[in-house]
Amino acid sequence: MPQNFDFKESETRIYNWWEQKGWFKPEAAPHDAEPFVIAIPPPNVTGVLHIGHALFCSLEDLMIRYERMRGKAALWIPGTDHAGIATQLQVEKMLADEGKHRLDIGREEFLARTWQWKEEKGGTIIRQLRRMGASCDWERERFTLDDGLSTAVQEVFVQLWEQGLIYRGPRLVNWSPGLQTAVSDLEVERSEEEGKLYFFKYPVEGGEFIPVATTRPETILGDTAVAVHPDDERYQHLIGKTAYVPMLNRLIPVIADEYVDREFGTGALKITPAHDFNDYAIGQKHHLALINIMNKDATLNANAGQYAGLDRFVAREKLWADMTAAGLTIKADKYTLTVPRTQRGGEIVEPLLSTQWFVKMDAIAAKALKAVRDGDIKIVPERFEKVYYHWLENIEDWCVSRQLWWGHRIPAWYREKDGDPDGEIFVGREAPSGDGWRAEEDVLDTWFSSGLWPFSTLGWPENTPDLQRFYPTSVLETGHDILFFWVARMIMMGLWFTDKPPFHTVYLHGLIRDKLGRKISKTLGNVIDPLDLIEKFGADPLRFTLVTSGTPGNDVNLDEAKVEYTFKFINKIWNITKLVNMNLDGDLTPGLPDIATLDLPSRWIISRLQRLLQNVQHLFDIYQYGEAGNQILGFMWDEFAPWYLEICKHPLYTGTEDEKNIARRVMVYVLDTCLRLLHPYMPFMTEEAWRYIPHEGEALIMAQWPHVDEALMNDRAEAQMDVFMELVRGVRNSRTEYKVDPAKRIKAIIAPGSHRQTLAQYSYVFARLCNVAEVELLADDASPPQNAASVVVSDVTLYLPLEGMLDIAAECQRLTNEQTSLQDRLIRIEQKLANESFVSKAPAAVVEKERAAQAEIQASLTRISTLLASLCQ
RNA sequence: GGGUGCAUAGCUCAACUGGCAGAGCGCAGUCCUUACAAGACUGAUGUUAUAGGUUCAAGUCCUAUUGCGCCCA
Repeated sequence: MPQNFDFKESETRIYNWWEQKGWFKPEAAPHDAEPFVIAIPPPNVTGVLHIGHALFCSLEDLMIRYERMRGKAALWIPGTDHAGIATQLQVEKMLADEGKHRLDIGREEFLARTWQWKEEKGGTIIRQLRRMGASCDWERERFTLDDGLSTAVQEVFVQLWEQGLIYRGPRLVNWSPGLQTAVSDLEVERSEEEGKLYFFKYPVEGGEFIPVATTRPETILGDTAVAVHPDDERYQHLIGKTAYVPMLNRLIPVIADEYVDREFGTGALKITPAHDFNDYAIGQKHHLALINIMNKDATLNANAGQYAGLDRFVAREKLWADMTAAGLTIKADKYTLTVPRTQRGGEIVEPLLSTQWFVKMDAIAAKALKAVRDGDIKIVPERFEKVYYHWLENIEDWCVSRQLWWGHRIPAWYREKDGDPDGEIFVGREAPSGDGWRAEEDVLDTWFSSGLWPFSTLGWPENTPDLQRFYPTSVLETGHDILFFWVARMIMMGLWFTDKPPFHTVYLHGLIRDKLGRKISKTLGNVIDPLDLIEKFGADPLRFTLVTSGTPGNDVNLDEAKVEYTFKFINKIWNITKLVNMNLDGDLTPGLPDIATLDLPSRWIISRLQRLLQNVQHLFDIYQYGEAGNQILGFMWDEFAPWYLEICKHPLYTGTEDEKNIARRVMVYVLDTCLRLLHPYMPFMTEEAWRYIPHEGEALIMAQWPHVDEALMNDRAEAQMDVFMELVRGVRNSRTEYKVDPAKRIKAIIAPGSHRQTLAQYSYVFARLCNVAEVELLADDASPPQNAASVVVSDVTLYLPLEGMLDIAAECQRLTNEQTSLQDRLIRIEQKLANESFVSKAPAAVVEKERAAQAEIQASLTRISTLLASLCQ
């Protein structure tokens, strides 16, 4: 067996083997196996693996491998997303480097270039997912612009249209002047920024002025009213009068509306229905005119009078200067305002009137709300259900059209009618017959196709065998940041078009941050590249660290030191495997030996393993994979390796053939079980290690997930081993304290109390674990050695005759300290037990535990006072 | 403004259905003991943010306060 696990050599080899064997396919399970299906959150097709992908990949592969080992037909559907805006931006940037603009080359050429770019870059992230060990069924890989998925998108759009749930019309939308497209509410991010609040005077008929404040002076040019609160005494006399728009002298009314906040600014509000969402609502209510002053590139149009042609921010400055010259300004204060910016690109979004396609959401959202309320879909962690409800209860219609080229073209056609070029609209699966039809240029929001992902990837709208067998999927695992963008929309679309929830559970993870809890960002320079970590430590440590560093829904602060630590853990397991492997001899009967034949350490480790299995199973049931992983690590590193395996060396090196066999079979059983438990976390190393121990079956990836056997739990064995372990620790402690050379083999004399038999039988433990050469058990009536250091555990006293080295004063101090601390504990326990409500109300097991502890402490205290009496008086 | 999460060792985090607060890193010391120095052993470090409450029992449940974060308006 190699000295170390060579992840560089092994990972590719093992991965290719798994894949060639067809084990990533659900068909590897029996035909009647229950399916377990995850649809991957499709990464951007031209993207590269970042640490967030590594997290979802680790978690989803863990779930898939776990369910596969439980005998399910596990299917992880991989794929990528065309990511309309992001990809188009990349290609536009590429063109810009050539000094071109997409309009120069035209739609067809641009799309050809984009497909070419996709073909070149598209494989990257998929290859990187393989490096993570992702056991996806690659033969079922999908891309949102594939023919089948495009058919699904078209079908959904047409059906929604036929159901009257899609409409087209001029609405105020979030417009991105740089991208030249509408974006949905969700794609707008708001940030608090330093700006100004401009105070100015609105002239009112009769020579009066009304003071107004705004953060966007250029919108004055589109004002169609000034509003005040109806009860505001300052302005009541102006209600109903006419005001003059500064510089344009357009006439607008002064109106009253309770929406106005009297405390904010001057208490008078300018209303620009065509450029502000709140003003739009007020405008609708008061039947105000809509005056659009802006072009699609954010320059002002003819409605802006002398400001036409200026950029919005240039116009702002110029208008303010002109107003100042005209004596219409009051002041400009520093002010923190909320600025809407696009999620992609970050430029300031303008509310702009434009004709777009919308989906009516009410009815669709209602079904999605009901599914979660009724428990048909469970969200982990549960608190996100509230967030989900709140969003769906207040949902707005969804603007689905984008003025992009890269995406699914809206299946609509227009024909001129009565002088209106869009007078006649046709929506259908095929182009309409007849002359004069013009196809819609717009494409659909990328999330429109992502929303169909769980069923479009399985062949919908065709009723394919895959759709029948694998839909609905099982768990949807993704980041909580796309709960609305993606998860809610999949639930809505899934329920609406298949009448089934697309999955029964939503598992949400958090964001990855750096070890100081800061957001990962290029400007901060704290980017963590998963590929660097894989190069350095391998995929397994990264996976294990990502899964065990966080809890569902919460952000993960990733510390490279923990990846390194996990790397060492893997080395530890490798060495454990080496030890087991080199102590094997010939064929080994698989499974556990007859329990009655087992020695105490074996009964103990098997019992401990059952408790681990019980905990891990419970934690898996509640999606607490992190804690489960940590417990497996703790068991192997703190119990199995330093105690059981060390103790085992005795029978292995000196025992009879029977004793050797028992040790071998138990070692193999425990290690085999641990490797199974760890496989979903660290598939490569566990698979490779498993080859070196006796096993049934071809590969660990297809091995069965272990089950707890409660009959193997053994409280008595655990209590007996505890005495040994405490004594060993005590001896080690004394050795360190008295600076006994670690190589020096010493003698121990034990007054064994009630543990005579086990101490006699397993006294070799002391030789192995604390270098005690000889153990002498005292007869009950024998007098104890004088001038010895001592260790008291329960009713056992262990003496270390350290002639010449013993510091009696120190030893007495130590004993006194221990006595004090035990007495303190005893008092607390006695108080508890004296409390009648504790004894009557606490569970019997808890009371029993306290009684047992009381007896132990009392026994120890008796021994300690004897020692103090003989040594220290 | 509404909602929601977090606060535990110097740092980063655990603690499942309430039952003696634990890891890693870092720190101090000893040891190359035939699986492992990528290791072993030993040690130091806590008013679990604050104030109340429920309970036999609270890091855990409830209320309020403070600080930080996120989502929505």
